Amino acid sequence: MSGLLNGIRHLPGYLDRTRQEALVEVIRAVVAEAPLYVPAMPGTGKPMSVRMTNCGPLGWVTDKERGYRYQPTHPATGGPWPEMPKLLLDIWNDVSGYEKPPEACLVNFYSDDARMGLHQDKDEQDLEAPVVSISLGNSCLFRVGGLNRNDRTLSFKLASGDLVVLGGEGRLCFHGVDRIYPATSTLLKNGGRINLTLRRVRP
DNA sequence: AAGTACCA
DNA sequence: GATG
Repeated sequence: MSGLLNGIRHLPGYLDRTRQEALVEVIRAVVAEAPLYVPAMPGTGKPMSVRMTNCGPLGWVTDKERGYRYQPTHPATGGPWPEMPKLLLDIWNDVSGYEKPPEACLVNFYSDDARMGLHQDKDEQDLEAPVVSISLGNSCLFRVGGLNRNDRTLSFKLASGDLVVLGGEGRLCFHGVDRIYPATSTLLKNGGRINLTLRRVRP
């Protein structure tokens, strides 16, 4: 991956079909307990096009009033997030190179017309730990830049089963999802894409 | 601007 | 339509 900051790794085909299917079942259970909701931008309250939920002791949330943050409870149900599934801990242990376990798994569901603007993951106190991103379902066009919003960016496709690890110099790089390619995977019966991001929040 | 529109 |  020439042109990318050191520490950004793309692992195409990391998960075989069987493990992808197992992960989808795990996420179904998470969503049953912690329903997907529509996050809102800080200040404006403008809704994002993705729907979100979390599992693990902490979850990333955003709303009009309080903005981006991690909290231990679901904003709609008020209950704790579902437990971090063992399958996700195994993946973290395999690729993160980090001692402590992840505290948050943000679950982003993209319908075929959803997108995610360029942003940095910088709401974590622990910036030594990498961010591990897992793609399931339809392919997407992923865009990665540098440490400044106006740095040149590079785009490439992510397919179901791919992993991206943002670590080292790349930990705070800008990134986003420009489009979903409809009908490029049979994993999710109703289309769309699921992205899972594992993060260590506290040092 | 973790959003959207528009344009070359 | 893809790309930036």
